[in-house]
Amino acid sequence: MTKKAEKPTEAPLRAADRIRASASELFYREGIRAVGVDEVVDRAGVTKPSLYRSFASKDDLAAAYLRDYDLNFWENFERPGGKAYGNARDHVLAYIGQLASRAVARGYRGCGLSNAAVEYPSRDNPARQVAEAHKKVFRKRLRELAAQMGARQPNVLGDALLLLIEGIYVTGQQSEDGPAQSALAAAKLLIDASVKAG
Amino acid sequence: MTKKAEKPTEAPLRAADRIRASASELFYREGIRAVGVDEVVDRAGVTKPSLYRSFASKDDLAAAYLRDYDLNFWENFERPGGKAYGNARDHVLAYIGQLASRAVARGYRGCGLSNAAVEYPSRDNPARQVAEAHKKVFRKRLRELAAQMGARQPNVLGDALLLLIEGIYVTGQQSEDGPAQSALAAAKLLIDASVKAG
DNA sequence: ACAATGTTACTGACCGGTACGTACTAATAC
DNA sequence: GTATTAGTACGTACCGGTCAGTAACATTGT
Repeated sequence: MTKKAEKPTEAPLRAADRIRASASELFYREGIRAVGVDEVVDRAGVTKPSLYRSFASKDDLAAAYLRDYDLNFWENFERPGGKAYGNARDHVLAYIGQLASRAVARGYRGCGLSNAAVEYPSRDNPARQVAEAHKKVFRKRLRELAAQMGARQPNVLGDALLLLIEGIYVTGQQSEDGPAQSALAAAKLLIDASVKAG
Repeated sequence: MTKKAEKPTEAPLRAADRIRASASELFYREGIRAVGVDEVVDRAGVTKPSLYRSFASKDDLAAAYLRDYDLNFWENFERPGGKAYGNARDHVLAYIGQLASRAVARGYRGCGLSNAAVEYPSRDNPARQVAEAHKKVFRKRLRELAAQMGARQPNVLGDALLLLIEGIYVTGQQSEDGPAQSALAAAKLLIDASVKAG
């Protein structure tokens, strides 16, 4: 038998995975429409047929990229800076804080999911569908956190935080030194005004 | 004589203008990269050489589209709903109010300038340059209005309003019935918290 | 053997862009 | 007044390149 254990997480790194990694980097940095499949496979060091053996189409690859992105997003959102938070207010502020500082740095490109929705307005595009589903969950999560903060109108505060965060995503890629630098202060203002009696 | 007067502002509507109009509609609705020049000229009822007599390239046409968009934007921003405002707070809230109600309607596509910056990450793209310049002015204007409101930190309030507004743009095109519906309440909260003593 | 991958070459559609011909108008010449 | 010329505004037909996607076959590792 000499069964070699069942392939631990070691090296070979299948073509499909290399393609996913390459696509993630290129699609995020340059946009999905701007990147051709040839560029994706070149950078992955594989060939085009390998792409189409694992993905039905470019749209399908784009959707896979966004699913990866979504997974990654939640890891970061639920533990901003690698740290867990018991307090909802601290939690959200920690996320916004680290997001804002990334957003004023050079080369920031915003949220891959939001960007995809801009690139693909048509509702039946697979990539957009992933993005829409993600945003729906994200909104729900923020409203939940707003409720935990004790907001008088948790849905309003949750939405307000979402608007703020999406604002950071989009303005962060328009210029360095943009309005994201005020985001943390704005979030505090918003939360405190929503929680206080009134 | 029977001189036919000297062609008042009447009909013919030059090819270049028809192209601008067609490009504006298509680029806004479907995105710039998604629309080919053939589609633009077809819808304009003209031919491709006419496009390239008036515009150096597709990028150049995209930049012209955004310059038109910018003009239009300021008309609407300075007189939201066709009405002039003496009071900065009322002014901004009126803009956000009408924006938010457009943003939750079907088919909303956000801000053409922000969308262009998403589509073209490269700083030397002519269309992106128009967008960046516009956003810089917009930010300045909002900080100015925040100062007129008597904010303790006008730059923070101006930036916060900008983040909120950009959030409306981008989330408005992700789903109908999105967080934009809470935008007006959020803006009031933000302004009041920034103006009150504290 | 067989499964995963690479190699090569190709398709048809579409892309941005252009060389060139043509209709119409206006000014000039006789 | 008519012919000639020049300029303008436009269309026809085409270019080379790139796009997403595929077919057929060879190579490799286990």
